[in-house]
Amino acid sequence: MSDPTKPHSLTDPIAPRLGYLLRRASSVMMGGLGAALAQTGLRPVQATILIVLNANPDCSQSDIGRLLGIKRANMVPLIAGLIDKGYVRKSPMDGRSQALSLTQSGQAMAAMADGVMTAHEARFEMLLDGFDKDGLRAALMALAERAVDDDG
Amino acid sequence: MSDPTKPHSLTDPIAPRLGYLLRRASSVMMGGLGAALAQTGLRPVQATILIVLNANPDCSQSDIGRLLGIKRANMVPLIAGLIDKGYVRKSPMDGRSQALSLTQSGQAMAAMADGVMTAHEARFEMLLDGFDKDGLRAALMALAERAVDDDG
DNA sequence: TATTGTTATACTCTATAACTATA
DNA sequence: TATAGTTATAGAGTATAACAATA
Repeated sequence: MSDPTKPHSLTDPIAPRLGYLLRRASSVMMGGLGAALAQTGLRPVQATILIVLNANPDCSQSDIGRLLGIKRANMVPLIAGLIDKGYVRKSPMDGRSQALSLTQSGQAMAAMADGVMTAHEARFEMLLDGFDKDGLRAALMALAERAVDDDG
Repeated sequence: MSDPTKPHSLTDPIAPRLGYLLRRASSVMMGGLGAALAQTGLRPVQATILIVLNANPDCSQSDIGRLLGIKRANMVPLIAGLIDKGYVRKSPMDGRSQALSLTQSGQAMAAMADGVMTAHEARFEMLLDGFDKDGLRAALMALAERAVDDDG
């Protein structure tokens, strides 16, 4: 506004839109998760990869990419970073694929990351006290399942 | 997995988490919005700025930044891009602030962008048929309102 | 032919620091 | 001192194209 006494009072024509609310809520959530994970030295994607790897021993990085919607090309530096930290190792599978597994410290970090993410999830659900959390979950799944991933 | 006959069948330990669902739903939504806006040559942020500007004549780019959670420094190229396209113009306000306004073609584009975003919103709500849309909206607002913006 | 892993590259978004000019 | 606008820069995230080796 041009009134210098009320510089923050814009009319907000997009606040009620579902898409905008969704984007903002996701952004806030990711910010909080990133802060919660700061103690581990991991970013949300890396923590997620460790957790997925812990649940799926000896899968390939392409498998993880497909599951998480990350392109093959972008998996390379992510996995390399986790190997650099000593959390993940590769072992040849069939000549073109390599099985990924967690090292001992990688298993510890996966457990730590899982704990942090679970705690964050719980803190997040507390903010939803009084709301239909299962309904929210179902609605978000309905929305997300319209996604089409090709490369992975 | 190591079984080559079922390369896509990873156990997914994060799918049920609210944070993950939120991020995925937001990502799918933004992807769809970006595709819907492609015909206008605008990205979601630019379209949003035009709509905000249409509802708030003569506000400053700092005002818009605060409303949308965009830092001052990042507003510069966004506004410059909209001026380059001939949709926005600046007029001096008080020597350090500049009032932004829509040009004639900017008003047309704002209307177009609003139409596309409203249609996208409607298509989006169709996917939620059978769900409590108002409940979803309220829950997302409750989540997003825990945000703290400083710079803007 | 299709897939795995890789390199190189580019664009968007976001973030900080520092500067000028003005209130 | 605080704010508006700007510049430069850096880090993430995401995208494509192309390649070698393998299935």
